[in-house]
Amino acid sequence: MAYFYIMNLSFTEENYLKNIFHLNFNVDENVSTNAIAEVLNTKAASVTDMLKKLSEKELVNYEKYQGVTLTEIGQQKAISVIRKHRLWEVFLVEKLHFKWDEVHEVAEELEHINSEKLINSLEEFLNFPKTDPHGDPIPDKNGILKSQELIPVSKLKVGNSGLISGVREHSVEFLKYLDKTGLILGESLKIIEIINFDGSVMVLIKGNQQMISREVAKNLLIAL
Amino acid sequence: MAYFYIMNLSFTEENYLKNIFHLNFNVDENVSTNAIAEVLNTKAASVTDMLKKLSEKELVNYEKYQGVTLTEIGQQKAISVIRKHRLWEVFLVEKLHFKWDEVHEVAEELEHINSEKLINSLEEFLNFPKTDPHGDPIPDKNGILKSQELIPVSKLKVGNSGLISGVREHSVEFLKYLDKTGLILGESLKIIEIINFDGSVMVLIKGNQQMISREVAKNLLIAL
DNA sequence: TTTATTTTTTAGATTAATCTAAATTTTTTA
DNA sequence: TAAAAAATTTAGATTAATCTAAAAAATAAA
Repeated sequence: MAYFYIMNLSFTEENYLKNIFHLNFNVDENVSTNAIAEVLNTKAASVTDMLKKLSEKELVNYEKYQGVTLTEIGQQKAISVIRKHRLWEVFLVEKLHFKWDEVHEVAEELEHINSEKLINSLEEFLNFPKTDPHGDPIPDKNGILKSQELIPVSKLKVGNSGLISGVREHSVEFLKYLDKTGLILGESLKIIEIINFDGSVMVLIKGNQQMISREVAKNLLIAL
Repeated sequence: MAYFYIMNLSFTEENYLKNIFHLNFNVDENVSTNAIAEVLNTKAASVTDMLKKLSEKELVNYEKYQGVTLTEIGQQKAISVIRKHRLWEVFLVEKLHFKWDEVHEVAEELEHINSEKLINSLEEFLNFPKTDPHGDPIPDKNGILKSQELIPVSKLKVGNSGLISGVREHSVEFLKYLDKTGLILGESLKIIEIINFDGSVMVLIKGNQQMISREVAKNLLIAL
């Protein structure tokens, strides 16, 4: 295996790499077979088969029963898929007026279209966006992913304020809830009060006070 | 098989349908196994297998040794793929500044992304274009493909004139040649002289006279 | 530190799409 | 219209991705 960079991966292989990347993000444990099976909605036995194959291609470091990590090349491939996913999301929202909770599925397909020229032109067309519609950073052409430090509302103190800049949870329900209650990316938010009893938080948004649950507070990210 | 419209087709199945449609266009013969094998760059045996499968799904009318035609539903599916292909080509040329000879490959991938909302929004974003960058008509949301009558230069008489509106041959070489010699979609063209010896044609474009071979004349389409 | 539980892997099948080689049918041509 | 040529189909394999059920290893609990 010496033809790393030319190597074209299947849709499925790309999905494995991308999900291993996400599962490994900010965690230094190996990613387990079961964890992968769960996010990919498949069976552990299938995952084992694929891990062997990816290992054969030197895209993951795999040892029986020990889970995996991505190799340098595996990581590059994963980041390239994420770059495409996030750029397409920006396109869908900004140009085609999708809502931020509607983009994921389609972007899951678009992220596997392979054309350097396409993705670089798209990036230019979109004016080199730094983040996708959920506030997640877009890796650049060279695979460099610079993420701003974001803090969940649940870790802030009374009086802190900042801009709503991302989410930790990407489910449609959560995004719709945020939309409905005006907790929109880019808005500024201030902590008014923290209720000890259940950890819910009173915040100030656009001049209105609003209560959010601890669960929401944990999943809403702020740039100070 | 009663769940026609919901039925999701594989990438491969869609490609078969699309190519059968093209092979059958303006021809009333059944499409032969070999013809399909040739355009799809595969073997006749593989085509036979797939035709059986498509026939099973009632997407083609197939009888052993007699070739195929598309059923109503098969045709709808094919047209939907063509619609997507052509809309993406417009996007690539108009928004991402691809040249008309660079779009085909990428559009071959994009055409299989399945989302009604995506394609209809794209169409609106592009302002409901009538044709793709090669002058081929774009089917509407309901699969209606209204094609203007286009005539190859080789069928015109001296003195006729019209607008360059399409091509019969889509190869990169041919498109590059047209580009280089100024035979661009939308330009008006007039027949000055037809050389009996080899069928080449002297045409007037943008005030300049230019000679084109019979081969080129056969593949360049004019709207009168 | 055994035993029980959970996780992971192996073994053996299945499905979609493909292939080669051989057999069959159709078409052409002499 | 019979023989030759071309086109098409069948038979039997292969590859990628998946699955179930059983076996093996790792981890947790008694």
